[in-house]
Amino acid sequence: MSGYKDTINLPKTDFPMKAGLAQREPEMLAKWESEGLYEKIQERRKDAPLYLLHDGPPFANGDVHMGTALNKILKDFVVKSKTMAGFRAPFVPGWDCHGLPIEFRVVKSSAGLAPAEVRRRSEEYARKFIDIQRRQFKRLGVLGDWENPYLTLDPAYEAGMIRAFAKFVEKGLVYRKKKPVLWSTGAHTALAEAEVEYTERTDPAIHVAFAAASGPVVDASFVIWTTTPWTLPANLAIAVHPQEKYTLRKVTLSDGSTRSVVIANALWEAFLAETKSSAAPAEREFTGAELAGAKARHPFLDREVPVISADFVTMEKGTGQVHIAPGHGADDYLAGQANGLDVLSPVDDFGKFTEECGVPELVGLHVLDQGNKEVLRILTERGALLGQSDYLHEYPHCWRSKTPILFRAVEQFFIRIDGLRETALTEIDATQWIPHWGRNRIRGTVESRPDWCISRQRTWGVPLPVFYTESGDPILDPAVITKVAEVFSEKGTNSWFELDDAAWAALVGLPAGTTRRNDTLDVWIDSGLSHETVLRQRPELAFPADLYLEATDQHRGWFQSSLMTSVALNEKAPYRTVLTHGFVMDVDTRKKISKSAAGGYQKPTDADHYVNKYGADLLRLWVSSVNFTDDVPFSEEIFTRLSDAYRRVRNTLRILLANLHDYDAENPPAPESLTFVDRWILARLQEVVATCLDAYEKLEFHRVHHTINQFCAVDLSSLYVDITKDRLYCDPKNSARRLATQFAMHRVFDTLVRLLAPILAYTAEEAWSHFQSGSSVHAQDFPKPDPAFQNPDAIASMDALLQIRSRISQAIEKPQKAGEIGSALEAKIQLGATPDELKSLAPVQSEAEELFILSDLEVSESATPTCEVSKTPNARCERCWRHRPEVGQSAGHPTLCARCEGALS
RNA sequence: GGGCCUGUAGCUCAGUUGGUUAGAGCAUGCGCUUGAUAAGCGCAGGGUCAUAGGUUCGAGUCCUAUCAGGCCCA
Repeated sequence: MSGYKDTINLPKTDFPMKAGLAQREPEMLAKWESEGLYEKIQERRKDAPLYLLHDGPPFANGDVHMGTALNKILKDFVVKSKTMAGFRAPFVPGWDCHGLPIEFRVVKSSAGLAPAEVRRRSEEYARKFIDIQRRQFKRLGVLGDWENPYLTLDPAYEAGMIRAFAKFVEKGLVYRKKKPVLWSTGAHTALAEAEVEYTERTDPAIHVAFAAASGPVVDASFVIWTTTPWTLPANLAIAVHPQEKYTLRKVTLSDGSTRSVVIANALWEAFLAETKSSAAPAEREFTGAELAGAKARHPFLDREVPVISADFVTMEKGTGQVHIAPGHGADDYLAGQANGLDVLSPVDDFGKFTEECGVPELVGLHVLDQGNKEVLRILTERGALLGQSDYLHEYPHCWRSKTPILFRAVEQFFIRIDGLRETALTEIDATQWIPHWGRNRIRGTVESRPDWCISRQRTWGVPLPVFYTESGDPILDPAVITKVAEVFSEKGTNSWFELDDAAWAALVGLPAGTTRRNDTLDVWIDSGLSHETVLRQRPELAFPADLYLEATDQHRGWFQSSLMTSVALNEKAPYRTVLTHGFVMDVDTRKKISKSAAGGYQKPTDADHYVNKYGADLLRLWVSSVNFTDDVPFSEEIFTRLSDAYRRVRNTLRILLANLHDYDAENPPAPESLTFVDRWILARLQEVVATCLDAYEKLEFHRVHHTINQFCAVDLSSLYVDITKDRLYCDPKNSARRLATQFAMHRVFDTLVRLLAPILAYTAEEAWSHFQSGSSVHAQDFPKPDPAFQNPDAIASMDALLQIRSRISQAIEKPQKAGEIGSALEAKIQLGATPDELKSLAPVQSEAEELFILSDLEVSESATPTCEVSKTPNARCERCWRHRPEVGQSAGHPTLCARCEGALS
């Protein structure tokens, strides 16, 4: 059209509008790796004060899913922002390698393996997923010492655990005791909940009378209901609910006999129906609390058992009186502990009664088979069986041998918590919890937690380093345990399974005849000791850590196991601050996104899926956008929205960069040449810097996100960049106004990219490479608020001016919609400004037209705010498109305004 | 059932010690621009602040209950 287009200074940049993150990010990642960015940064900060985030080890199983991604990205925000804030912030990632899920997978794929082979394959499996997860974490842009992570299967780590265990023993914290576990009689092993499958099974459901021996009930029987008759030899109590009511009535049983029994009021009807009996009116009523303390006679053993109260007794089934066998049930066990009962478990590894059951006829019978039948026979013989029926229910079975599970007490090792609790609580109070209610939450768990059961009858774990004398007593000797640690650090823990008892006895200097068992340590001991085995061992790290950062479920998990072991070893918490985040929730279903198909969750949950679709920076943007202390919302719509937000930020960076293509940062303009909008945007920038630095410091990343988003969308894109287009494009190339604006944009870009770097790790780096090639933005420092540019007056004035601008925009709508004018540049604006508004306009008098992006503005004083719009009579300057009165007056350039004509020379 | 939390426009978030018509960005609709163009600008609509009570002159903001959701226990 015109020849003047070539005379304006249009923006120019190679920074592409389209991100293409899925392609570009891996290229940048490769560059970071080949240049050794992490090592470079650590070297550069080697004398800086330390800020230590200690990585909680994820389980080395499966792909990185959105929840794991959330956690690691948050950690990377911390590490990158602390680094840029001037700290040395090393990040040593870790993996939790032992444990059931892996062993489960290995054993499932081929049964009947020897322990050493299970362990070899488990390690292989763990290492495979460490590699997979490492690649996926790196792809998320997480920077760290990925080539030297800590692994709980590392012999040095394992040896460190054993040494710590020796200290626990030395301090008298370890003891052995019987406790019920899920026992597979088919596989002769304890199982974990995850190895149990529930299938239907029919059992005899029976009502059993226990004759009252002492207490408020006289000449009558308590009645219990159970579907496991075989547990009756182990019965040590009857539990009632303290608040429920019970009545004593005389009943006539189906065989015509009569007797007096106690049943909970709520269950009388059910009892009569199930035993096909009838009852006389109530003789007496008791509360459960009144019954507690009474004694009853065991139906076939020479034993008096107490009536105890327990809150878990329900009125849904049975009689309101629960048969308690502490060796055969979790509730029973706890009730037994609370009431000082023994743990009786007269059943062997194969599920057969032992002599301990006290009934010679039962010994050697399989409990679920002949055992049940024989118990029923004895009960009938003693007249204690009031009713019997077949009961179909879901019953736990061993996933491997398909046999029904027994609850059976076996010897377990425990850590005494009472020795640690008080210090642990003091240390909880000394720790900063974010959000603050985390303190209450962990206090609650520590206050109420029972002793820590640390032994597992599993193969894939660190061996419990305990030997047994010939007579079967455990040898808890720190010196011996320390010798085990030495062997482990040399030969690895497989040696525990590969060498025989005699060889081990010789190795640690114990007499021949000493034996071992194949117990392993609870995996929470593994990860819970990382402060000892990692923080205290690696030279670049230190104890305690500044920060632990995990999901809220870790209040009972890693935060607590770490606290307890550290209190035991150091009498001190291993962290100064603990930050927790919520879980990833599907916005559409309001449900936790779950990896397991069992939850019925259909959408992809692997982070890789979204990384490939949207780019890692979008995931990072997502993490930064939410208040992670609550549950974190997630949906495709959120990602669509974020893509828009991303494009806005990217395009803002792009236009700044493009407008700086001919700017020489070495020769900045004099400060006096800054115009009002320049001073305003730089003042706003200082506010943004202050807010973002504060937010980073407080680990409130979503405040950074929303602040920058707002700044880009409103202050920059819709205001500053729009307003200054005219001067940048049309003013003479080296005019003071143009240079002043470039100076401001240079400052803004430099600052903005640094502030964004911890969040948009890739995009910030890409933008930076177009700004200052040869360096990484991640090796830079954060900007500091510059007092020279703080300017509350400019910000207040701008706020007032934006009100006027809004009035003008509204006024223009009408003639625009009517087709009377097109662009706002075609309008003539007659603004009636109040005296206050005139004051706001005063400092920008000559800039007002530019500020409002108008061609023709007339301001007059008015009592009320007004705004008249008409079509301007001025002709349009062909170069700058503004309508100016002087267009047409020049002989040389009749289609230009004065400014543009001047710009040409 | 218990402990600890959460519930503000379609989405993500603000709402300071309770105080005027509850804000922002994005999305939506309409218009402008075509010199940030698979971009940019303007205007508009949209919330009985989960629900029900209560305290108060006044509550999104304090209290109680209910509902929904989460984590950890049982």
